[in-house]
Amino acid sequence: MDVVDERILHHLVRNARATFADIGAEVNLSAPAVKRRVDRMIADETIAGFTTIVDPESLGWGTEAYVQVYCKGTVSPQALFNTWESIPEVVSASTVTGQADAILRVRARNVRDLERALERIRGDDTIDHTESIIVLSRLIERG
Amino acid sequence: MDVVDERILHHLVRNARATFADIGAEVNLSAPAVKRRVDRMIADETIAGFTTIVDPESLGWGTEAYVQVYCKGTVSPQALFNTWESIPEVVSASTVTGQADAILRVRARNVRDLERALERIRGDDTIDHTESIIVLSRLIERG
DNA sequence: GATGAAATGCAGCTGCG
DNA sequence: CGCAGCTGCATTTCATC
Repeated sequence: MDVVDERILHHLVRNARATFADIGAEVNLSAPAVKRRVDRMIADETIAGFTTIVDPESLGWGTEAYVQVYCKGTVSPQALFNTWESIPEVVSASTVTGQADAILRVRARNVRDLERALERIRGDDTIDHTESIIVLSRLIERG
Repeated sequence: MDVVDERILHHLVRNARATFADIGAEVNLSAPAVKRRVDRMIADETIAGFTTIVDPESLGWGTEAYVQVYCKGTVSPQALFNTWESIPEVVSASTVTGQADAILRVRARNVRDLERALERIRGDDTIDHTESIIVLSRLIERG
């Protein structure tokens, strides 16, 4: 990982379908050299993958919320993971400091769908209660 | 937007660098047909772009936090956007329902860096105070 | 309107220096 | 790492349904 790798990453983050030749032109390297560095970063798991940014509204997923989860007694992160990984509406989940034990980001088609997802999120009986914060408008969205 | 477009999107989300021929093989379409549909979805802004998933740890960005922002009186989302868009640590920002006015997701190199970012986030004088929730471990992270 | 087939140009990939 | 060559994809054009 040097400064050239970082510049290559920067270009790939802006456009994952950029050609190695184009990236090479911007970092003063040949296409094969860029490919070898990218391959190494994939092997390193510095690059976790290439994905497409889809507008959720266009697919009818217009409702988003942050859900703070409060548990009873001791919490096993693994148990929480097992409960939530199968719920497609759960976009991200993290254990956190503070009063809550975890924060989830949830994306649903509508408020009804969100409600159903919340019921599944509360499925584990170690969960005491949840607190939902619905997103009104996205101001910034990066990476 | 039909079911074929959705299947193409699904493959592009899994791998943004997949070839049109490969995608076509999975949805029973020729490479040009896939390309035309993808081009249309880009024009539609259904596809907002292609990006690379980088492991933040590998680049030394190991600290993450959710920041709830509480404002004084009336809030202008545009003013908040103007204040935060230039802060690279701010990964996402949304106005929300509930007691707080906005929630930000912040990624920093370390706790010192996070503190500096928080000072900049509180830069707008319409902001009353902030409440930070530091992420302990990421359990789930999807698209 | 959408598609598939063919042709061209360009990108990816590998071996060698 | 760059260069050269071969393979294979992207892209355009054209004809068809």
